[in-house]
Amino acid sequence: MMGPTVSQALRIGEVAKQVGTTPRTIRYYEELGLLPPAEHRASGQHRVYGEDDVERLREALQLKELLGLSLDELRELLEAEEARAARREEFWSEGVSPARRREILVQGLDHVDRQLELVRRRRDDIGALERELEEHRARITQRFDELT
Amino acid sequence: MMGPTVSQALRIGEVAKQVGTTPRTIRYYEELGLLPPAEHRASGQHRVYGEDDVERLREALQLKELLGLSLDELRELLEAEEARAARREEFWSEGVSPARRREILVQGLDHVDRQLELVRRRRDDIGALERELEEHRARITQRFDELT
DNA sequence: TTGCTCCTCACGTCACGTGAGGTGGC
DNA sequence: TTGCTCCTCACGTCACGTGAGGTGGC
Repeated sequence: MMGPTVSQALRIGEVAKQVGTTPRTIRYYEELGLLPPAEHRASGQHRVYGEDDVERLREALQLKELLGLSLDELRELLEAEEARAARREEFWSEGVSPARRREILVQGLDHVDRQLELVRRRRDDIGALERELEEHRARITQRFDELT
Repeated sequence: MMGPTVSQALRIGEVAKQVGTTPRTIRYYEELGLLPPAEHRASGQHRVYGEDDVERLREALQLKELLGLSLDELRELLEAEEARAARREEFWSEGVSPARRREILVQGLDHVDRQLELVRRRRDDIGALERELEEHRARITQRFDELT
């Protein structure tokens, strides 16, 4: 008998493959306190993860990769994500005043806006580089036409 | 008396500041053979650079930063740049047949197209991340409206 | 002459990679 | 039982950072 679809139990190698990294990196992040230690586990036992862990790790690694963050910067970002998760939970729990709900949403907006600013700055830098290369390409094709 | 504006002589600290890095990094790249050793210099003497060195280094560091290249990958890219510079020189020298000129241009196109592909892949990755964040933002503002 | 930047070792650090030797679950 | 992946040290590596002690040019 299977219960309702519960978060699939995954081992570290499978998690690493799914998010595009190595077991060593995941253990290292846990050691630094970047990731919560995989629960229910005595030393020497296998680490067990769920689909939600995979999603969180995937997002974190993508931000690190694309924004070129250090692990210290990544830590800040992950802590902000933690706070966000806590706010989400409070938002959906019962007996929360509309005023508090609004406050939570505003904080969520602040958070996503900060991330958007970082991402857009990168996008602009990449865009500038792309335009440079395109101009360079245009000069070459123009010279080609002049030659004909 | 000053001659015609000749490439300004710069020391390593000034170069580092202009390209946004440190003297240590420049020395390290030279040690690895990534950069040609600053010329006319006995051991213990100050390194001297020109504006063209600054430009080449700036481009290289930008590519490394924005594409997340390792120094080995950066080396390949710099070698391709070297080859490009050699082709440019041949292109503009006298007594080169139009057929050879065409060939040179085609190789230049290949080179810039390869770089463009790398840059566009990054741009797409960043773009996907940006859209994700924008959708997230939209969900928050929508919830805000529902609350009112 | 006094600062300032430069020089060359050389050890430290960050973010993992890579075995070495051993244990655990389909 | 046999593979496979997992575990924990622990040393290695890549890309520099950071003094230590000394020399060189406005």
